[in-house]
Amino acid sequence: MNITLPDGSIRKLESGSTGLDLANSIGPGLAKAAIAVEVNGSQKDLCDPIMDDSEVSIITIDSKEGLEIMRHTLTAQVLARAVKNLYPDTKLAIGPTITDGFYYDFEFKKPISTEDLEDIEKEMKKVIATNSAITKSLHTKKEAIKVFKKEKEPYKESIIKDSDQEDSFQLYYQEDCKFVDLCRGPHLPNLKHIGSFKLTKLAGAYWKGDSKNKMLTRIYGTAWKNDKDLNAYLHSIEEAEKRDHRKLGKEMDLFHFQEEAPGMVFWHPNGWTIYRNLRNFVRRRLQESGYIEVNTPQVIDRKLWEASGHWDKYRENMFITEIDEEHANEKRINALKPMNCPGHVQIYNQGIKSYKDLPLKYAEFGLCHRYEPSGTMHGLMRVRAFTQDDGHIFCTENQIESETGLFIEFLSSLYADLGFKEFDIKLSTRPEMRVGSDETWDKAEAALEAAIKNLGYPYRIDEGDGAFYGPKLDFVLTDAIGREWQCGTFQLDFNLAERLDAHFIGEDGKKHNPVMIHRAVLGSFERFIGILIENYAGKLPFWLAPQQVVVASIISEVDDYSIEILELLKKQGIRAEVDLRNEKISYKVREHSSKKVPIILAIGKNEMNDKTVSIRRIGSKETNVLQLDDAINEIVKSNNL
RNA sequence: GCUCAUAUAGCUCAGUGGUAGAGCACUUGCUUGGUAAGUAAGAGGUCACCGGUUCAAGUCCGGUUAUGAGCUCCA
Repeated sequence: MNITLPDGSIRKLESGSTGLDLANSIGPGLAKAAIAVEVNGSQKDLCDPIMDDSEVSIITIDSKEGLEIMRHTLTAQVLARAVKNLYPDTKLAIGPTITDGFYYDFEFKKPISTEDLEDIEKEMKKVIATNSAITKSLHTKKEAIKVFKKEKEPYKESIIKDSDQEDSFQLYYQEDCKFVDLCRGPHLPNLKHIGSFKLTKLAGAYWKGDSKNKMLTRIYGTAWKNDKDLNAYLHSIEEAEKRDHRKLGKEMDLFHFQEEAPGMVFWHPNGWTIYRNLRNFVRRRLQESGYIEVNTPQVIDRKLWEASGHWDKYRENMFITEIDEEHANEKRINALKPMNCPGHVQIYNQGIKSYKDLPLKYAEFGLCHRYEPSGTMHGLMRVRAFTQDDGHIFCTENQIESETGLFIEFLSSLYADLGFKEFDIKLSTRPEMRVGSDETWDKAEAALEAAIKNLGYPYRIDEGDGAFYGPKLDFVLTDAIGREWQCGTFQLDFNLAERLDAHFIGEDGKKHNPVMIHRAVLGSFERFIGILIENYAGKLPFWLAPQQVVVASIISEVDDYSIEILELLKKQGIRAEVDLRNEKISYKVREHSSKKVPIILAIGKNEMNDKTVSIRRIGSKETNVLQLDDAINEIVKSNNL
């Protein structure tokens, strides 16, 4: 048979030759380095026979694929075997690879703790030191079930039972022990190909990702080709953790949380300055693109939530208030708004709307409260009280596509101005439980997809992840350590207008329900500010920085001149402070730099005599001496977005 | 909500059953200096909260609350 290699060259081998034979035929060095092969696009073990003419490439640990195979063997063969050695009555569940590493889910008889990871790591090193060869055998469903019944591995059994294939279950063994694991493969041919690794954390995880199932213990690890790559990775994680908005929020004195109001932000003056600047920016842009700002009540009677459907579907996430009977004429139950939409419909419903009024776009910086489960809160990223840059577009079905396009363009221009050139778009389509006809869903999904495609953005589809009332687009940004957060959203709603009796008079003179589109660009100010802080590592763009300039005196003789500069800056609307403390200039520079103040003006005798300033920008060790007027002009200029 | 962990000075953290500690920050004194920490002294704590074990608990045990990592959830 003819084997075509990636460089286009062709080798003739006997049918039934293996990847290892092929590597050997090319050279002994490659045979030693080979860990698997890719045959016609799918990965195979080195020992798998190749029967027909094929395109084959040999995988080594130097490639992305090779690294992943190594991680896979490390978790499924080494970690699992080590855990079984130390805790023989542990049950094995699953152990896949993930970005930069792997995990394995176990059911332990007795819970283990983080300290035990060290022992497990040591045991793993022992396992690796055996340099065992890895072999495999193929089995039918029946045989495979029998094996794992005997091994008392109920999770493996269940995986086999649920599989839709019948006769090619692969069992992997190591030559020197009776450890066996079920695996789709491929695996390393031998444990000596394992590189450098570290177990990183311990966490709970539900079997099959379903919270109704038992919680298993998940061990996470990271693995690399060698120590150098491993250390580089660990270092990059450390660096990323320095950007954590919770840490920077403390250092920069932006906000805090406390027990009496979990998940709700106490904004300090510095943090609130960022918030206000961001809000002014968004407000201006909303106005420019045809939105009308409104404001709706915080606390609303349950009757409206019953009408909107929230009381039924969402009550456990709502803060419910009761009025002390002594102080109320009647006992009414209210809820803090978890969303602004019902309020906006109330405004829409005042007066009769014509098709000529559509699309009608309301915007609100609406403060919403949601009772999020305790384990889900995360700094500013997931909170119980947050302000959305919310908006609702009331339009006709025919206007959906053009409104989608307008929105994506609006969002990407805002994101770009805020420093995010890259973001992910997720299209979520119809779920099983839904309202509206299939025809409407077809049209709606197609309109969303067409709008993204027209603008040429990449996107991914999340099948069945839409809301019951309509499909949606989500716009996702990534935090310092790679966690994804949904920020912008664009959700079609065929339900609410009808429920809350919103309509317009069409060209035909008859009443119609408008389509409602729930949309937000930042999502929540809280989350977005968290992302901003992490994206810039605290060094926010000049216009957003809470303190923009510090005038730092070098000797007390120049105090008056320093104050004069401060006043000039303030007059220009610059957020400036003066630092006249009895400290050395190095000390002042260090302190204000660590607080991420963008510009430090150092003022000494020379500056005073020459009417100049010495300007130092954050992130640069350079200083420039400028004429005072020029410096002020330059600073004012950089304050414009 | 679930699993595991954590909670000590404003911050970062040490303290394995016997009188509560360090560095930084803070206050005061000396020092007026040229771009990331000048110097000395002082002040600062109901060791998250509730209960238990013990002659004795920051320390051991149980519970609560909050926080962290991950899982589930986020209409």
